[in-house]
Amino acid sequence: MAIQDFSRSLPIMLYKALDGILPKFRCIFNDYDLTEQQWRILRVLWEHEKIALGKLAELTLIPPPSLVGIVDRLLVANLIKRDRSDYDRRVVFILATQKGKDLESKVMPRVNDIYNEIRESFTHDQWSQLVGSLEKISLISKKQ
Amino acid sequence: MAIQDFSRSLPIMLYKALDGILPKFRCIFNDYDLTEQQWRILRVLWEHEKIALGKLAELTLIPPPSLVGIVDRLLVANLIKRDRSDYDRRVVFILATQKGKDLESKVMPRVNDIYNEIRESFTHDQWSQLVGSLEKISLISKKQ
DNA sequence: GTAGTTTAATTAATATATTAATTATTAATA
DNA sequence: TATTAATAATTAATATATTAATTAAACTAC
Repeated sequence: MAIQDFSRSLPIMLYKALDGILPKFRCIFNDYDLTEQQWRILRVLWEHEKIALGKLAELTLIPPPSLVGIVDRLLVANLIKRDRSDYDRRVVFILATQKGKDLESKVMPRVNDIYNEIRESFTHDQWSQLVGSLEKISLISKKQ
Repeated sequence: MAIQDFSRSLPIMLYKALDGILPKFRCIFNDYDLTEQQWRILRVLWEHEKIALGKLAELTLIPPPSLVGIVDRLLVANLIKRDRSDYDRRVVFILATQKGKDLESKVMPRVNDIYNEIRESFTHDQWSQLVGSLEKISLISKKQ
């Protein structure tokens, strides 16, 4: 098959799509002194009272070595707590503090507005096509 | 609209899609001691004899402050050269060295194999739908 | 032609990603 | 039960991202 234009390669198109939407979210996070990764961690903690660091890495897509440092900084900001498991001393649970929980009602509505704005620019059919394709792509390195 | 599952949010799905395909490319780059970003720079230089750093940043999606350091390392590896413009002394052109050019015939075929493998798992219609949607998303922060 | 403005690249400071190695703990097995 | 293997988190080293500030050169208006 012919060599395609680099700007049409899937990785570049995916990166460009992220570049297209992340700025909109970042200016929200900025108002609460959160980085994008810090936001992702809180977002997951709002759905899980208590979660092991490994599982948190999986759900946020943040690699464990990075997560350790980010958790450290969230700890300093008093937004989360660490709690080592009693059943398995290797496991560290992460929890949101009250201050961390309080952010949800401030940040989520604004973020959902952006989500909806983006989604509404697609038809239902286009959207499920897109979701299906992205899911398929995300499984590529897993199979085989 | 109802609050969706975080794992179904567009940014996360895009990140996950990248996580699905990048490992396949990285193990190729690894064989030539290239990082993904270094690869992107060379990939563009194989199409442009001589390119200003700002334009290179645009085409590789690498932010200029990062690009400076990556270019430094490619310089040390003797894969590229810097050449300040005579017409506008602010502009720095980047060029591939012979060693940098020689990598093309080794890396590109293997990368194209992966591109094709991915693309062939979609129908022509699914693919153009996907490309269209990603392009639309990438323009979101530009408009208005 | 000079003051003010814009532009291209760079530096600085901090945050995160990547890969490999390490530590502490648990599980498995002989 | 002593040894080995596996697992969860962490550290270490290097590379890159992000944002703001800086430098040097070019442009603009007066």
